[in-house]
Amino acid sequence: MQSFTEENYLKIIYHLAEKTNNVQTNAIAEQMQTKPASVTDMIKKLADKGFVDYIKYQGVTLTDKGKNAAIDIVRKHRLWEVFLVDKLNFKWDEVHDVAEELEHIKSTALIERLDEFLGFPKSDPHGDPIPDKNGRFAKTQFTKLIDLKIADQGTITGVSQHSSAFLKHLEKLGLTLGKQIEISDVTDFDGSVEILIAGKQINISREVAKHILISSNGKH
Amino acid sequence: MQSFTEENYLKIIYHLAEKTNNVQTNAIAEQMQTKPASVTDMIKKLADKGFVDYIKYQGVTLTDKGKNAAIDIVRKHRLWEVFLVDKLNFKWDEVHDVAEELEHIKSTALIERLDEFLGFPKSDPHGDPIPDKNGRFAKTQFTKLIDLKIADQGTITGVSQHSSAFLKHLEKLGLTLGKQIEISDVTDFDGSVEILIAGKQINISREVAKHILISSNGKH
DNA sequence: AATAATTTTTAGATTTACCTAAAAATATAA
DNA sequence: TTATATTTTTAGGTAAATCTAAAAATTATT
Repeated sequence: MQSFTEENYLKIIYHLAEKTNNVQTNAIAEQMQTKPASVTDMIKKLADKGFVDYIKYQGVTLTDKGKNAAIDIVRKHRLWEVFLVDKLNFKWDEVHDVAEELEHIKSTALIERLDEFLGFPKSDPHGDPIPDKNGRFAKTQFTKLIDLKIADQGTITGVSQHSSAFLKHLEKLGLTLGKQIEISDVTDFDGSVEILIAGKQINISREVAKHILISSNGKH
Repeated sequence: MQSFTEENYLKIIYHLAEKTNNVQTNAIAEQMQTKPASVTDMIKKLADKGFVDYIKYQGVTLTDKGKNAAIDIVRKHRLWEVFLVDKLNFKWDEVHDVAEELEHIKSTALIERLDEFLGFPKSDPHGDPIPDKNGRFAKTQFTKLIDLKIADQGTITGVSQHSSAFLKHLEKLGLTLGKQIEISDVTDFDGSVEILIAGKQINISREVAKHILISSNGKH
């Protein structure tokens, strides 16, 4: 059984590994809000326990054991987020920090019953897939809104940024999960995007458009 | 903000203080499953932080600050137990360990919304009162079943032992919260008690009878 | 390829919560 | 009231996760 801290390292390595297979010490340090020297220490420990493969100066990769452990934490995190939003009426921008604590509660029975209580949800309030109890989940391959062309249509199905500020902003613009959108224009000047949503025309910055995920349903 | 461990100490001191005002080092050590020397260390720390009053060799008492912190943890523990039983279909003998972890999640919003979601319950699955968000709760002064006399009647409203073994035993005997009972006999030989419950006659040991709490509704 | 910049690791400390063993204080019994 | 037993504290140490500062390895630049 891993400690609270070990679990956080595993989770962060897992997420970083979604981008680059070999995860660097500095990247982990930044995410963990700690110093590279501390990361090196922990990496050695995780390697000793068989959670990661580690070659000095070459970064780490998760072993199968490490990946499973990480997916288990991600599963818990996302299920708790669904609970907070669906049952306790939290907003999607309020759940992250609390779920960050809840994900470390160790009880298989608890998480399986919670899953059932929530109706075996497939995704969390931010559109991220929830692994089932065997760690399996659909690899969601969504398009970033920024990559769409004029006249493309689609449904908002996720976000790639979970900060409260970003999510509140989307909320205010009405850009929530499930909404239909269509690209009406792309501004040459700053790359901002004009979109049509619920009959209204709105303008969103490149930065925002980068972090909205769309499941495309073809062209107009 | 207190650490996980500090919270456990406060909770245990609080419970021990229900019996004797001055809580002894050894008693805390036993409950915390640790050594008296470690307790002395922690007591000093809690005293420094203003959670307890401490005189060397004289044990500790909680300050108001300490008491409030402890009640807050008890509130969380009991609300989570209600959640586990009412919403996730846990049995009353399965909830203690998980609630022991959940009680340390730090979020006032979470606990207030959970309270509301559960319908502001007044007591937990073992009959223990749940403090409200201001720390207030009814002082339940129940009679132990063992103290009842022949022909006394009452309702099972609590237990003073939360071990899984004990609770499972009660379950099997049908001795659950809300059940009406009447004392039909007390055995001279071993002090065991004959009771009438749901039309049936059953015999329970002194040890069991000591830990069942009854709200008495007068004599027959 | 040599130099500079960056990244990573090592070495040695710190903090928290725990430990053992021994000393000191308090409570109990002869 | 002295001796014995119990309780509590002190002293000194350990393991986990962190830190700073300096050294080593890798990567990028001229």
